This record gives sequence, C-alpha cells and structure tokens, in this order.
Amino acid sequence: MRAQKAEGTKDLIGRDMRAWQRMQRVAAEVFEPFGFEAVETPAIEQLDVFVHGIGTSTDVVRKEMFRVFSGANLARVLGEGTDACLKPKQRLALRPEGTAGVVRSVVENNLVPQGGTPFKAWYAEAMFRGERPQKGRLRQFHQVGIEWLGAPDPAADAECIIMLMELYRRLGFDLSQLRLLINSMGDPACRPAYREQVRSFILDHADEMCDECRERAEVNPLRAFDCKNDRCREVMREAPLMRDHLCDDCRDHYEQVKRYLDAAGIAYVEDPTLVRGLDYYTRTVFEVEAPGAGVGSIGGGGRYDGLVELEGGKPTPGVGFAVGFERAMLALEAFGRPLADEPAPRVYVANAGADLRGEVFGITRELRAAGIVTEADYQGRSLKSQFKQADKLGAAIVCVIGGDEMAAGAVRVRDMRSHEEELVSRDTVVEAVHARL
RNA sequence: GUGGGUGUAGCCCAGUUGGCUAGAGCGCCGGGUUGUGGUCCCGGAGGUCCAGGGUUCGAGUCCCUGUACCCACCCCA
Repeated sequence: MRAQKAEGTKDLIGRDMRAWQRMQRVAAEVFEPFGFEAVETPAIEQLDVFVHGIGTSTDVVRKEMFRVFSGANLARVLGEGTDACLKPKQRLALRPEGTAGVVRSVVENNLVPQGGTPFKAWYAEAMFRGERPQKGRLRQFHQVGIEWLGAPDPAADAECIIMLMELYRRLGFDLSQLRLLINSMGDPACRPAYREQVRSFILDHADEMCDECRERAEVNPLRAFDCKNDRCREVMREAPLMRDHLCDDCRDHYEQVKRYLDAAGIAYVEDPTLVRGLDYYTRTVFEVEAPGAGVGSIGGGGRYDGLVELEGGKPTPGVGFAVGFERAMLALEAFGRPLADEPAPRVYVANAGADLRGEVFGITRELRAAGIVTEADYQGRSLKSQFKQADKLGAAIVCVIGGDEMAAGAVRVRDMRSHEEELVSRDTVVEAVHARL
C-alpha cells in the first residue's frame, strides 16, 4: 500500500503553501503597526499548561488533546494502564490552541513584571486536536493570533477586534459578508452567581432537556446555550442572561468596548448567548462567522484576566484572538475570492542544442544573482518543448542561446506576451531582461 | 465516541445481472521537415483495479475482514 498521510492532516503544497505564507505576511503587516512582535512557542508543552489554562470542563481538554509519550513511557502507560507512573515532566501534550503556551512563556520568563510594560505578541502556528476530521476541521490545523498581556483597558479589547477585522479585510474578505458577534462573560465578581442561576435553571427544566445538558448543569452550565438540540434551545431561550447580571465594573467595561467599536465604525451583533468553549475567558468575548460558507466560526477570542494566575503567575490581565487559516481559506473560496496567487515573474533560458548548456548555465547564474526567478532545461528537451515548458511555468521572458547567437556573442530575448524578440549582446542580458520584466 | 460515503492511470471519473487483452476526458511525453510556447492535428507512455481472505470455470465487479481518506453528529478555528 502506498504511504498515506495521517487522518486529519494536510500537506501545504503550491497554492496552499503560498496562501499560508501570504496569511502570515498579511498578519505581520496588520499586527506589527499595533506594536506586536512575532513569537513562536513550542508545539509540545507539559500537559498541565493546557489542563490548568484551558480548563478541565472543556471538550478540548477532556477529549481532544493529543498526549505525547516517549517510547519508554508509552510502554509503561500501555503496560500498566495508568499514567500515575509518569512524572510531571513526562506528561506532555501537543498544543490545541495558542494562548495557553504563550501565557506559560510570559509567566515563566516574567515578561510582564507587576505593573510593567504590556507584552504584545502574534503567532502563526500549527495546532493539534484529536477530533474526527471533517470539512474545515483538521487534526493539525493552523492559526494566526495575538496575545496582549498587562492591558486591562477596554480599548485593548476594542483594538483586538479592530485588528481582527482588519486582518480579514486585508485577506480579501468583504466585511459586510462576515458577522462579528460580541458578548460579555462577566468576571469572578459576577459570574459565579450567574452561573449558579443557570445551573438551577437547567435543573428546574431538567425533564425537558437532553442528558448532556443535565450533565452540563454541574460541569459547565453556560455551555448549555450552545446545545444544538431543538428542545434545549427552546428552553434556554428563557434562561437568565449574563447581560442582565453583570456587575457594575463588567457592565461599564462592556459598554466602553462597544463605544470604541462604534467610534471605529466596526459593525457587530450582540449575542447574549455567545459562550466560548475555553474556560479562561472573562468579560469580552467575540467570534466571527462567515454565514453561508459552510464552516463554523473563522476566528474568535476575548479577554482572559484570570489566565496568568491559572498558569502560576501574578494577576495580569490579558486579551487576544485567533483566526483559523484553513477555515478562513474555505470561507474566502465560498465567497469567490480565493487568496490570490502572486506569481513572481520568471525567465526561462532555453538552449538550441545540448552543447550550449554550459552557456545557459552561466546566463542563469547571472540572472539569479540579479534576483530574477530563472529556470532552464534539466531534462535534455528539444527547443520546442523547452518553450512549452516555459509557457507552463508562466515565464514572461525566454532567453534563447543557439549557434547563431553564440557566433554573434549575443542572446535572443523573447517577450512571451507580446511575442517580440530582440537580439542583445551577451554582456547586457541582465539589463535587457530587467527592462522587459 | 456515533453514523454515512468512497478507495480503478499523475488528476476527475466510467466500468452495465460477475466474462477485459481494464476505458474516456484532462494532464504528461514525442512528432507535425531545417532552432520557438499557449490553439489545432497525429502518435505514445503510464494501472499490484486500497490490502488480505472467501465464493466461482472465471471477480474491478459478489461476500467477509482489515485499512486509508472524506462527509455529518458532538465540539470547535
């Protein structure tokens, strides 16, 4: 059997790879003026970084985490059926999202000392989740995102959203085709009481709801808002909303975020049932949908003022977001605006005889040294088929070197679009090509 | 974890109630007189029909098992 890729993985080749590179480039152009620097944290972390940060009630941690074991430890795990024998450092996992690892790094390196300058970083990395793959959902996928630590002001929340929408715009989205949902999840001052209300609400209506939601009541009641079951949705429509139970500080924060968004001309929809799947969020949460594109949300984020403490650091506010590369690409395609290719102009240097390949070799070196993307024949093809190949490569110019040209100390330069040809002297080839590109 | 689908040339696929020396289109390679592309014409190469087992005179076609990938549910980017 031929070798095959692992389930839920994808090779980034050609067009796909160019799109990923393009996305990283656009991300840098959008984020860096806001003061964000690129970072890369390890794809592999101690399991606890994710367990503590993302939360044990989330599906991400409960069933989607890729655990990593060395060969020797794997044998012990399989042999004894328990991971009690594993030391903490051997409890490893692949990152399922970007925030926890960055926060771990900030804590470990003390990058935001008490009251210090905020830490602002962006990343473009592969993430790993052990789910069953489907459209727009891979086991290894890519996200670009930012993390901003040490900035409690609602302007930071708003600027994150502004950057997020600007990223979409620069990727080619028509923002009127996207939907930005926002909500506030409250904070430790108001959420526990609200959470308790939702819990008892669900328990009061337990007989009308699905098994899973009854379980959610205890584990993570707010997620019942996400249930797809029609009856549950019906019931939850009457459930108390965080919006109506925010403490004064949270309400004020939320109002200010909205004012900043209004001032920036960002269109949004308030969704009081928006509940994101990671436990660390506080106050502002947001999500971007591409209605009709057939993929879920294409990005989202929010504030996580408690996360640094969960990772063992001093209390430090944080806010950030991530965009799913593959989903964003699917949405762009669905809207008929795939991320455009940017083919660099190419030059093809053709030989009219195998004995002239030494000369071709020299000319290609000169062109490449001048920064021009240059190709030639490496298969001993006829001149005719060299032209065919040049055409397939999208060459804008073909240089021909043959017996006549050699005798005249010249090179023939053909413009493939205009079909014009000129004979230029051998030592001015680079200039002649440059002039026609 | 649950359900459904698919696996035949490089690619997208056809292969009818089992009889094939396994096909089309696209792509690829070569040629269409002396050194020139995209169109057109001619020719050509290329396949352990996912794997293993079974039924049969005979299996790409039927049965079983395995495996891979895709899609959906759940959840999420």
